[in-house]
Amino acid sequence: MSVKERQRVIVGMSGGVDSSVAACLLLRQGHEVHGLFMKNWEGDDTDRQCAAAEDFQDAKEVCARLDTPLHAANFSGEYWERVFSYFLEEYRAGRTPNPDVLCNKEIKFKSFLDHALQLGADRIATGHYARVLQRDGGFHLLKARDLNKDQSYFLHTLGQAQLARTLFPLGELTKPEVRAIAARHGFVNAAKKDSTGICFIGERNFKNFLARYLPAQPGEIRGVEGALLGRHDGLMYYTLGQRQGLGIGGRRGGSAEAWYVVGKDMVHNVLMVAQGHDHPQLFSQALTASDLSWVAGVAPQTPLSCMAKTRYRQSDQSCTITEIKDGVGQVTFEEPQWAVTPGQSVVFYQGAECLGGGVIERTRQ
RNA sequence: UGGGGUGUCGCCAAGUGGUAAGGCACCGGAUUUUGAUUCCGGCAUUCCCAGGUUCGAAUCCUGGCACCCCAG
Repeated sequence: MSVKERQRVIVGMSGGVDSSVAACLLLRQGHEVHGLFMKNWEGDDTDRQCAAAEDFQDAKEVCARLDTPLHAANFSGEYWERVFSYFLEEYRAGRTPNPDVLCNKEIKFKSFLDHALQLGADRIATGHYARVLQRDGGFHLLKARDLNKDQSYFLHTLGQAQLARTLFPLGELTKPEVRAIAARHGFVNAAKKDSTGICFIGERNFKNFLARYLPAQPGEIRGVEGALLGRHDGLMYYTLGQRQGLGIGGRRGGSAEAWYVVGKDMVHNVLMVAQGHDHPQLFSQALTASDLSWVAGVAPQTPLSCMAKTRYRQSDQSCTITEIKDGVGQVTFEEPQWAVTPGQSVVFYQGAECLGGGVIERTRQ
């Protein structure tokens, strides 16, 4: 890690360990570091308000210890308009969006980036586990060294302009190393639990959360053979591959296996389920993805044999992108994939490099 | 109301004299910057009810009650 010229770097600080250590490392590298705490969701209950206040407090304490200024910004309006409204629209349509992918594209690497540049930053940095490599006149997005924490999946919509301005100081470190650094520096959040749930919104009882925006529309639950098995509260509250929340008990003479959501009949408002985690209806051999974006800025030549993930933390799966036309791609997997879900992102890799990805539109068996 | 059958956790379901398996569902936790998945833990002092036999019963006996099927 060579120290280039001293730059002004603004670090997005959440109050968690990762971004704190990111700021710390940048200082050690000789940069001028400012922190910036974002509030992008107007708290809807007091517990959340308190948690957000604590996060801000933690960020302040870390910055004080590092003797670096902490700014604050509120992108709630942008978040609602560009992330949350899409999120609701997708759920309303019976799909399962990934808001955090959009949040990175629209908020962290657009609103935040622009704001930071206005504040005179040369670069922004975050506590993401990923790496940027400048080579052959371009910027490449690589998986983190710690493959267990790699978050490149969520960053696949970033392009050259964003990567050129971004630093991921944690890319070469493992999570335990990051915590050790935090502990060594006496950061209050050294042992703080990793945050989960939708970024800026937090962990929720998901169905209840959705129900606040999308009213219940009860209907039937039917097996793939057509048998009436129960009732659902609304198709939008379920996702493909889901097991919990169906309420289907044992059936006389039937198998003892659990039931999983295999499809949604939006026209008849019927939730379709099948029995057994490995039911054939849960598997897809191919998919169509839209809104493709490529880190390099241009689509690769097809057919392209590469790896892909259809969900975060899934191991890389061999596939071939057979065609790319007008931002829509056709992908065929070597092995059938479990519960590939429209609305979710498919992200492509070659080795450690993240090529880009798109939104899953439909699947084929 | 003539014959036959069945009544064990919300649902399926073992257990036929020795002191209530298991699965599903549900709840809690772990994992996780989406949603899911997965993993771990919890979940009937009680077996339709009331008597009785027995050292001891969900299991045997008697009487009720309920439901199902076939006959009428």
